[in-house]
Amino acid sequence: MKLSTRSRYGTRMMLDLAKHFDEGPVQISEISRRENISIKYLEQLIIPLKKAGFIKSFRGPKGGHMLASSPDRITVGDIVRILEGGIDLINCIESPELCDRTDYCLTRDVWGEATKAMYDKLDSATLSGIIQQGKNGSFHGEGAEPERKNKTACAKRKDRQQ
Amino acid sequence: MKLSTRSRYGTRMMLDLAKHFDEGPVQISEISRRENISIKYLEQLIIPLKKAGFIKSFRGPKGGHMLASSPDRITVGDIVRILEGGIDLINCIESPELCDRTDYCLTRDVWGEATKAMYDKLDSATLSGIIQQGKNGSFHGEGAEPERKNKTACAKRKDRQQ
DNA sequence: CTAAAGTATATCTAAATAGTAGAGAATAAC
DNA sequence: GTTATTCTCTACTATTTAGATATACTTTAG
Repeated sequence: MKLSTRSRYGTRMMLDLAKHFDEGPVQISEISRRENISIKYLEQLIIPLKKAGFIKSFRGPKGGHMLASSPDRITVGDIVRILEGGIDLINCIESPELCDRTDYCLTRDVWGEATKAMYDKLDSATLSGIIQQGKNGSFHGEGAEPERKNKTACAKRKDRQQ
Repeated sequence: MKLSTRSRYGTRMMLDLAKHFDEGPVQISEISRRENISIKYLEQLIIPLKKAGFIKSFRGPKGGHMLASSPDRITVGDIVRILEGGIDLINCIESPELCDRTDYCLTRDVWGEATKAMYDKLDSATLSGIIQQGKNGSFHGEGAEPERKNKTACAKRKDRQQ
C-alpha cells in the first residue's frame, strides 16, 4: 500500500508550478530539469491534472503550464485523488456492486474510515502551505542544503526517487 | 494506493479465527471454505502472522490455528502492518537514507502524517469490536443475508473478492 | 513559414501482486 | 509404531500495475 510515484512526482510538479505561479507559463522541460523527473513522464501526469481543472496550458512558443487557481486553493489531497487510480483503499467502497459480500462485510467500514482519515490529512495541506513551511524552516532539516555522503543513495532502487 | 488482497484476506481470516476463538484449533481448510479463499493462499498469509505472534498453530490430526491472544487485543492495524510490505505510504519515512532529497523534501511530512492518521484508525478497530458491530447490525445492511441479483458480480474482475 | 512548445497514442520493461504445486515434518489416534 | 491428518517449507508461474520511453501530430508566436 505504497503511494505511487504518480502522486509523489505529481505533487512535486504542482509545487514547482506553485513556486513559479506568478512568472507566466512554465515549460515541462524546466520542471523536468529542476525536479529531475523525465519530461515524458511529466507529460503523462499533467493530462489528468489538466482535465480536472488544476492546470491550464498554452501551446506554441513561450507556451507552458500554470496552476489554474491560486496555490492556497489546491491541496495535496486534490492531487493524490486524481493521480491514484481511485481514492479508496479498496474498490468496494466506491463501487459496492463489485463484491457480493458488501451487505454483510464486517471490514468494509474500517477500510472506508481509514481512507477518510488519510484524505482528511492530505486535504489539509495546501500547496502554498507546504511552500511556506519550507521557507520557515519549520520542517526538520532546518533549511539545510542537501549534503550527504552518498549522493547516489537513491540509486539503490534503480535511481528511483521518493 | 490500494490495499492488497493480503491485508483484506488476512483480516477476514483473523476475524474468522476470532469468531471461533473458544472452539479450539481451527483448520485452514475450514477457513478456506467459510471465507472462500484458497487454502494455499491462506497458508502463505498465516506465516507472517504466526511469526508476529498473533496466531499459534498445532500440527497433526485435530490440529489447526487459533489466535494467540484475545480478539479484543488484536487490531486491524496489527494485521495490515504485518501483511503489507511496510507501514508507510512511502519508503523514505522509515528509511530516510533511501532518498537524498530528504533534508529539504517539502512533501515528506505530509505523507508521514497521512500514514499516521490512517493507522490510527486501523489501530482503533479490534477484532472483537468489529464482530460486535456486526452482531448489533450497526453496520449498514442491517444484518441482512446476502441476497443480490447478480451473485457473480465479484467475478467481473476475475472472481476477485474485495 | 517555421521553430517551439504542448498533445496523443503506442509500446516496452521490470517489479509487485496473486495464486498454485508438491514434497516434507509433526503428532493424535488407533 | 503405523497411519491419517494437519501444518510447513520451498519453489514456481501467471497476471497486473507501475514506470518509463518513443514517435508522430497539433497549435501558435514570431
